[in-house]
Amino acid sequence: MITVDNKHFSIPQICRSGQCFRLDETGKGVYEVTALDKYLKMDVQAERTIFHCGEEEFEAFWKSYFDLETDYGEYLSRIDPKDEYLKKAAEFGSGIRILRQDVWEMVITFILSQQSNIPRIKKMISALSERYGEKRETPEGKVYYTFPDADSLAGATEEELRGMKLGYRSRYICGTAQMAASGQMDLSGLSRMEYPEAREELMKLPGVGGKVADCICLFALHHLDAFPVDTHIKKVADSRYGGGFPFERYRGCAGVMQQYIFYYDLKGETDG
DNA sequence: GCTCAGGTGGTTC
DNA sequence: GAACCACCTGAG
Repeated sequence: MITVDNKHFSIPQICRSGQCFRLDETGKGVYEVTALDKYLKMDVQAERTIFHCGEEEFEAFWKSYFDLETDYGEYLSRIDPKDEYLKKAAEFGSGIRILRQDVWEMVITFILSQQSNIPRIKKMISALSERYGEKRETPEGKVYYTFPDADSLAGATEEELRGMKLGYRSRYICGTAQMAASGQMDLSGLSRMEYPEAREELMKLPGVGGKVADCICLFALHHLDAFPVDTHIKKVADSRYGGGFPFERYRGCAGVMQQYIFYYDLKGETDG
């Protein structure tokens, strides 16, 4: 077991912030996450979070996955003190971190996310994993499924995916899986590219436009200059920033600010 | 019935 | 370039 301080680290906030769809509260203060073929159970307490894994696995995987080596106080201190809205949003979501997730998972996840909502996205990913992923068991004997790799998804037909209620996104998933499985798209090569080049490359995939490419750049490649503009961000930009959020001011951490705003617009003042 | 949900791709001007 | 519009599905 590993203990992590909750300073600028809130699993419940990360869970609700919509960057990871395989993290769930499965009991009171108990959260479970699967990433690639890995599984982790956590107990969230007031001051700290207990990770149910060994030190080796924590150091080798989860520490980086949750971006625990980064001081988010630095990002918070860069917020314009005159920007009351961003200050409020950042305070509300100050436990959010930008996860370092797998590129392939994020490609599929954010293709599915379009014109959808968090519960439905989770449902689609669970369905895909159960059908095309591998069955595994947790140390406590609970069954979970790994995220399907490109080869497995490339074997699926559009009709199969439509049968799983993916709708028009089925065609995108098939096309993207085939490009990745055939080697026509080299996903591992993306990590060596700068943000603009990676974004452009990702947009060659069917179903990946600018917004989805930015989500992949932010949540997998950890390009903090990526600033995904979706319906929430656009709404806030129009109503609070006269049409455009000053993301140039936040070079190197714009994506962090995007998450604060997104989360505040999604969850603030409603079920917070 | 209608609108909307973390959009994309195609058509048209 | 910018402004439409079709596209699956499920919830309010």
